[in-house]
Amino acid sequence: MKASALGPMESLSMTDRVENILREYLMDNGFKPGDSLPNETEIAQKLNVSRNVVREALSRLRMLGLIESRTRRGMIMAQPDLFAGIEKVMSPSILSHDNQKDLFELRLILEMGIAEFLFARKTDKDLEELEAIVNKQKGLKSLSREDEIEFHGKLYEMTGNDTFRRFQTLLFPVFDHVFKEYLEKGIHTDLPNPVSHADLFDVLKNGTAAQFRNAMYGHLMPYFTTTLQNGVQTS
Amino acid sequence: MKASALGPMESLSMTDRVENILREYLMDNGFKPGDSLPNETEIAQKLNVSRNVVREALSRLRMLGLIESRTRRGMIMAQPDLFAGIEKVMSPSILSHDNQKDLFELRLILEMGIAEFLFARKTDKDLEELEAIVNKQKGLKSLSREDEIEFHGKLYEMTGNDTFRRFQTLLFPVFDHVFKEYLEKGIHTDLPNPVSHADLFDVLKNGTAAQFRNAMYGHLMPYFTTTLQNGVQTS
DNA sequence: GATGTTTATTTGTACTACAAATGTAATTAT
DNA sequence: ATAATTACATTTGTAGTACAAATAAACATC
Repeated sequence: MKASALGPMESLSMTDRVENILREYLMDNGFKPGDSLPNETEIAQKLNVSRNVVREALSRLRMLGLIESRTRRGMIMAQPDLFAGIEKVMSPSILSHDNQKDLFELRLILEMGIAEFLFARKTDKDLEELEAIVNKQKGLKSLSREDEIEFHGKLYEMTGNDTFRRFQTLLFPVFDHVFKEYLEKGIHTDLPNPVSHADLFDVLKNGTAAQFRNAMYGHLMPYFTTTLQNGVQTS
Repeated sequence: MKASALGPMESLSMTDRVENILREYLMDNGFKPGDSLPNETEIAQKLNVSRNVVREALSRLRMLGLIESRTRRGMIMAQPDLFAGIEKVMSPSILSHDNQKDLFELRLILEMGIAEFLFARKTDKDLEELEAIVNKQKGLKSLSREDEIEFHGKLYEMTGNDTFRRFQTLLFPVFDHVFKEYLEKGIHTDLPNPVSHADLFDVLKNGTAAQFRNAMYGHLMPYFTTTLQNGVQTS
């Protein structure tokens, strides 16, 4: 209907365009957390759209954590949560099968890549805590999902990279689901882990980063063979 | 004002709650791409809120790619785009400094972790194409940002994991920005890469995955020393 | 000067209205 | 009777109005 200064029509809705305009506006003008935005009616008038459209766009930005609003004080720029969007779709029931398989592998890639940071940042306190976890698991004949999370979660923590840790944690439910699916399909070669948590701990304590990389590959071997048996997806 | 069956008030807005309800509804009822949703007025009546609130919540789901709407046909479930949300905040100008530093390291972690998949999935055609890239860069005394992207981008592609590839590509602008910042602060130890692209290619062609992991560490060494000099962030 | 009260502003929610798109049904022509 | 056309009904997209809630600031009172 009205195009005004909103750019080409294409197939974007007004809300889509206003969302883009607002994001660019915030980025190009160097808005920082705490800075206050113009109020809704002002934005609507400036862009020549209804307040409805503006609010739908703002609702999206609010979901991403880009803005916050308090009554009377108006809206302010906020520190966006990097994973606010992705965590809402990170579920086996809604992701495509290809996505799930890719995320399964992504977790393996991440686990294989943390060696340098572990060795650069490990502390005696970390090692003690990890040893406690390992000892607790020593008697068990098979490790539960929680045991796995506890050990590997401690490793994520030891990387000193909280974003990495959160991302890994997000990945885990999908990883778990895909692996169960593989098991049901009988793809899994039912080998016990050639490298145990205790072995990994030992290398982390006394070995080198390069040795740890190799040990981690051994530990994840069953997962690698499982996913690599399945071939490359046809994306 | 009205709480109805929407759960506790807390500090969530109506829109927040309706968004959660709708996502849970879609997930719990096993909605698959193509399945049609109830129309907006019906949802509004059922939840006892205005169509406005429903539309603000739906607007969010539409942004995530969870739903699509066509006039007359109503709304249908869609295949959500895993990165739709994250790519809108993946920018140096709006991410926190801690997030940026973490993402810088995350890229290093990912690069370090791809060896197994490269060796499991590399093809002769891939190697030829990678060799062409390497040869093109052989004469240059210093590699541009585009050169780096071309070589490493080809590696991402060779992993056969498109989700990984997209994620890496998203990360690159932040990585680049953080590294430039390090350079300005004089943190960088200005060593030439001890392991070149040509070296990496050679190991990928003739060596083993374990050798490649070590070579990649050598190649990324300047970045590792840079970020590790900077200490652990205090998140 | 401290404290209570009013007022103005801005977001949050609700409601109505209508245009655009389009599948379905009805109607007309051959 | 079948095909083409027309009219209708449904649903999203956008606009506009209205008002409640919250609260910061201005004002009034003691």
